[in-house]
Amino acid sequence: MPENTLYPHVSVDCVVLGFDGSQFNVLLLKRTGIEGSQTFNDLKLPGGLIFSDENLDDAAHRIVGEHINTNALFLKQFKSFGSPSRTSHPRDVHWLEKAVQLKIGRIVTIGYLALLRISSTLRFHSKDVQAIWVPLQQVGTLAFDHNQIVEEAVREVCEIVVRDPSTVFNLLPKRFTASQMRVVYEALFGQPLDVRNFHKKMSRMPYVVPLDEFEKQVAHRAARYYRFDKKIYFKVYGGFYPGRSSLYGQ
Amino acid sequence: MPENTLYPHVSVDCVVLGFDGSQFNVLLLKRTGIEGSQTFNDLKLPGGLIFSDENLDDAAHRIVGEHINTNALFLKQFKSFGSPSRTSHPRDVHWLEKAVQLKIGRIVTIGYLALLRISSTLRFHSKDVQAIWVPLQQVGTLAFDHNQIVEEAVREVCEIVVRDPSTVFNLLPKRFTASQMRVVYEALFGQPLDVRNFHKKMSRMPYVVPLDEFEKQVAHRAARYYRFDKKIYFKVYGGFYPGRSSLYGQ
DNA sequence: AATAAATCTTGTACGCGATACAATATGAAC
DNA sequence: GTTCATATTGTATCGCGTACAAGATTTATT
Repeated sequence: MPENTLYPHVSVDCVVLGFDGSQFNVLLLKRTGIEGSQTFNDLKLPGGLIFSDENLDDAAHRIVGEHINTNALFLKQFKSFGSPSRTSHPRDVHWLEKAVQLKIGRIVTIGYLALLRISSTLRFHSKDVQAIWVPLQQVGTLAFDHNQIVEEAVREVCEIVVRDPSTVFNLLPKRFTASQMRVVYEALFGQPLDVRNFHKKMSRMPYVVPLDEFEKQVAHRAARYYRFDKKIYFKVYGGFYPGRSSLYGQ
Repeated sequence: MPENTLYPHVSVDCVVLGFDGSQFNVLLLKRTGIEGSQTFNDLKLPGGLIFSDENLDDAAHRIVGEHINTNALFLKQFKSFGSPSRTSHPRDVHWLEKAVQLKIGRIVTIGYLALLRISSTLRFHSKDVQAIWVPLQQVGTLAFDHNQIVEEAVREVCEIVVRDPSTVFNLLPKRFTASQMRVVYEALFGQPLDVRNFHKKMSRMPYVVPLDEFEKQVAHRAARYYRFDKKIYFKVYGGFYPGRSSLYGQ
């Protein structure tokens, strides 16, 4: 099978969640299509068919990489969506066949979830005017079954963070204050957390290392900076997560 | 698209884990194929192509149902496998093309995980001589990438049980003793558990209801039976699992 | 220089669950 | 009634989750 031909049966859709310091945003692409005699504009997830000779993970990286510059992106497959009717809406079929120049039937898609921090150094690719960050609360009706995919991805985030606490640090700068870290948790769990208890919780994490650096030029007591120490984390957790199974091969 | 035609690009593979009262077994199918001039016999997971008009979940139920009689099977999609080379081994390609009577290229497969109790009332379908239970520790080299799929499924089991304690009761009879329940956890976590502490833990589960029934004709003190009360469980957990996200749509 | 404004940092008390640990009770068989 | 095998049960400790308020620090204001 030739390389770089599309495999028109399986796609990858990526729910890229970006934390901007106060809330979560999802990366969406503007889409223009024709339905009947009308044109329409709406939004979709970044996603597309895999290549015939491409891994699923590679496809997900490629597709996210088409829009944002990131190094070491946290990207995880979380669920597949295979309803026979998910690619049946006329406007979706029409748009897709025009986009890929192929006759489209059923497509099973593999959902990927990415977590990252929206920072001043994060840039969309130049001239990429179609990619936008939309706050999760403001997401309207999306193309295909992308609303369902976003919903399932969001459901997954908390479980991932609880299972593997190191994932939160994808949402924070290298140096961060206790407040910044707390705000991430508050956004994740949708409720305010007690400040004192959160400090205690942080101090119990050996892999969150306090620095001798403090905020500067703030109109209040300067907050201490912390950093995440990956080596300590993997020493503590051994590279495995608690609750792992010993059923198979010890 | 006609119904009941195979969709030769996506398959479902099912890791059916059965607990026999002391250990976990995986349901495997015997396979005979030809490689060169030799015939070979090995084992594979129950799995197969989906139909063109079939949901993934439905396909998984169908495929498991081809071999065992179960009502209300716990069956959960856990991961997709899409390496371009996963269906490239000559013996696998040859066997598969003969089995489905189709030219086979790449196939992306969706992994499903099932949990059930191997009991005296559980039966393979009549004349189904190819299906066997194999203790997890004794699983040898399987067809395709099925070893990898089993491994990932087993990794998933503990997390599922920890996240949703009600899943263990799929591995127990309706009436069970504290010992039986403890043995399940011991097999899951691969280590013995303290008997007294386990009793306390059970007594803290309002949804594990002690019965006024006891073992009979055992050569030692008779153990009390318990049952799992689904209604109480969902009252306690509200049908949702702890740690769910409030990020999206409240 | 004193005060205000903003937010950062910190300690105590309570309860629950996890853990470590050993003696007693009970049903069947002899 | 003794033995055997397994079931059942209580105490002490520790760490974590939670509820709750006062003092510290930096800049801006007067």
